[in-house]
Amino acid sequence: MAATIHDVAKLAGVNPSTVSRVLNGKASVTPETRRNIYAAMAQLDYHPNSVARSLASGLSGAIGVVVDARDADAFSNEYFSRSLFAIEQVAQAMGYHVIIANSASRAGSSSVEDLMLQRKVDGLILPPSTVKPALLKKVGDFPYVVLGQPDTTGQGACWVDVNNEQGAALAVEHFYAQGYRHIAYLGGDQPDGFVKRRLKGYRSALHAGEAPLVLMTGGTPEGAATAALSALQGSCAPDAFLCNDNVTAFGALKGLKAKAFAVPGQVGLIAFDNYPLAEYTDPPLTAVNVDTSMLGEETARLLFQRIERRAVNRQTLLGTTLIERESTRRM
Amino acid sequence: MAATIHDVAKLAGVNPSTVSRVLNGKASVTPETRRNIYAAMAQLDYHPNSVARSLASGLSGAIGVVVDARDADAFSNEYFSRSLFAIEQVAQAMGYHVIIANSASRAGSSSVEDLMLQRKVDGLILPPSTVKPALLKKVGDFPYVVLGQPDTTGQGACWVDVNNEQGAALAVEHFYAQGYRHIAYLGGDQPDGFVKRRLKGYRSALHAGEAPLVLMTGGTPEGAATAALSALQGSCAPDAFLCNDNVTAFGALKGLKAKAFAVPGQVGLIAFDNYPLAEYTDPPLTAVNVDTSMLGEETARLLFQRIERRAVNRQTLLGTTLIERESTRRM
DNA sequence: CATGGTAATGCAACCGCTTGCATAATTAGA
DNA sequence: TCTAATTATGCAAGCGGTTGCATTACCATG
Repeated sequence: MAATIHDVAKLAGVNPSTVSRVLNGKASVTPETRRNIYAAMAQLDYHPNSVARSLASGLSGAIGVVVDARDADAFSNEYFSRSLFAIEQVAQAMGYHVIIANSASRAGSSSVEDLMLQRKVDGLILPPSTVKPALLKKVGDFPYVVLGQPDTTGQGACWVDVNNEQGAALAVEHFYAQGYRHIAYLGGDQPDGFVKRRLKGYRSALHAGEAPLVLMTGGTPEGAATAALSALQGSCAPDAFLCNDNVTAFGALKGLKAKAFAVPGQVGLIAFDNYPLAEYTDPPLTAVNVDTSMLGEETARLLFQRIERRAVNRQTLLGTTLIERESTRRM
Repeated sequence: MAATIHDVAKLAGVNPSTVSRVLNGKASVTPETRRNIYAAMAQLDYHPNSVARSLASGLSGAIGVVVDARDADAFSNEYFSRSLFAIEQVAQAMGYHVIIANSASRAGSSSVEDLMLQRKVDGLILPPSTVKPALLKKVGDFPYVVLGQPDTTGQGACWVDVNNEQGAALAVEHFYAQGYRHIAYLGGDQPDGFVKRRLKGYRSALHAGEAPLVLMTGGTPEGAATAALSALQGSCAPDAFLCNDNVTAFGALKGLKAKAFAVPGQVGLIAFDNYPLAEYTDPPLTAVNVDTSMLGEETARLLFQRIERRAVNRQTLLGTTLIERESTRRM
């Protein structure tokens, strides 16, 4: 049987409460007593039971990370998992554990309730999709941070996101700087959430008089190829595509090459998100880089601030950078 | 304040232990009493406190997943995160939570000790890298499963892995079937762990008289290109490359195309692991597909079996499949 | 109708730790 | 040297459940 605080206390010749005090570093304890207690703990290979600790103190030493069930799909995976690693990193440094749960309902109650009310985590990281007024009310002033900007129904939430608008503008400006003139947005389907913001950035960065051209792809790379090619057929054909994601860019690139369009000569291509393989296409893809590690890190930091004093309520946008590669190197 | 079991008991006019019994579904309770209790729970929006439950019952209702700190790197990410999602899925279905921790030491003790001895998880999923005799001894008959085959120092461990040997053989056989004759293995660096097994499968599947050709790449795509090209220069040049991973394949493909080698005409290419983008290269990559979701699922299932009755000790190899695409379509 | 047996519920100790309050020990000030 | 103010430690009551044992209620049987 594992040693308990009582065993340690007995061996050290003190009261369990004293052991508890040295454990928590609160209150004052004689150096000698402290030494004895440490010795006893070492001798018994004592590990404080964090379950008991949680129950007694009301603090669980754990945070919950809710994952949008839909993010389990291939392309969101890496995006999310890098953030998750970063979150765990920060949590570990703070002495916290990370409990994950997908947002699908769980035995009747939602993951959020489950983590908050049953598992008693000290804070929550939520995906934007779950942030609805009803949820916000339920959460109340419980410490939470949304990883990603919620849509308008999530007003008042505390979140961290990447600046999609700025990222799109960055791409458009780069296109112009490289001499491209007619820039289309490829993959503007279901314009909610981050796509909406990217589109906004795209539109606002277009030169005056330039009409926005938003192409739907249906989310598949084949669709991207088709959409890009048919746009090129039309009058007023674009000479650059800002792609909503890597798959879109891959699909478009493949389609363009098949029809012998020169990239970057005739047509420029930029992908949102910088997937590891974007560097190895032919030509390598210029990409709007999102630092997902930092995204996770910032989110976790903010959460811990909120755990410490609930007052904090901040919305953070993280800047993106442009990784310039061959697919836009026209000069 | 959240309602406790006592509040429910009082409202339902029964003893807390009776409430506990309906909660756990053990022992018999009058339908009427049960109904009253459910009503009281609903009225009070009662959520059993799982911390208190854990303390009293000795069961935490959580499993720990230890992540190799090194797996945080870009390419392992997706591989791992799909497994993780699957694990969470299974755990959720079983009413368990998933706590993640990276394998870096944590406040003195290892993640394993931390999760097992402090956080009191009911079971552990470990990465092969942590499985050393010392660890095994510490874990003892505590329920755990290794996600991935440990090397020889981890004898006796209970694990689930993909059959790397079979996967490599599958690829070699496919090459032969497509008329390739001299098959090289590209990316056989640091031949430990899974690479070693892939190499073994590669060697054993080579036709008699065929000499194995294992090329080192240094892990970079540039290295892959260089290694592939220089092998092609030599006498007895290979006409097919089995690539250790997607990046290697991407690098090689790019190098080959740059030097005007026809793929699949002159040279065939197969990548281990089927990354989502492998489908969108030019030509699309034939790949050995590893079902990482199933890997996670099987691992979790096995863990729960071990949690229920410790006797189970099984080593599982999951078969791979070959996704045939253009990069080997010679006929 | 008494009796034995089972089903339903209550009682109270306990899981391992925290913490407010009481007490004992120490130090300082006059 | 005596008293007051600190400081170090002990005591015991929780935290919110679970569970073995005791008790009561109920039913069937002889």
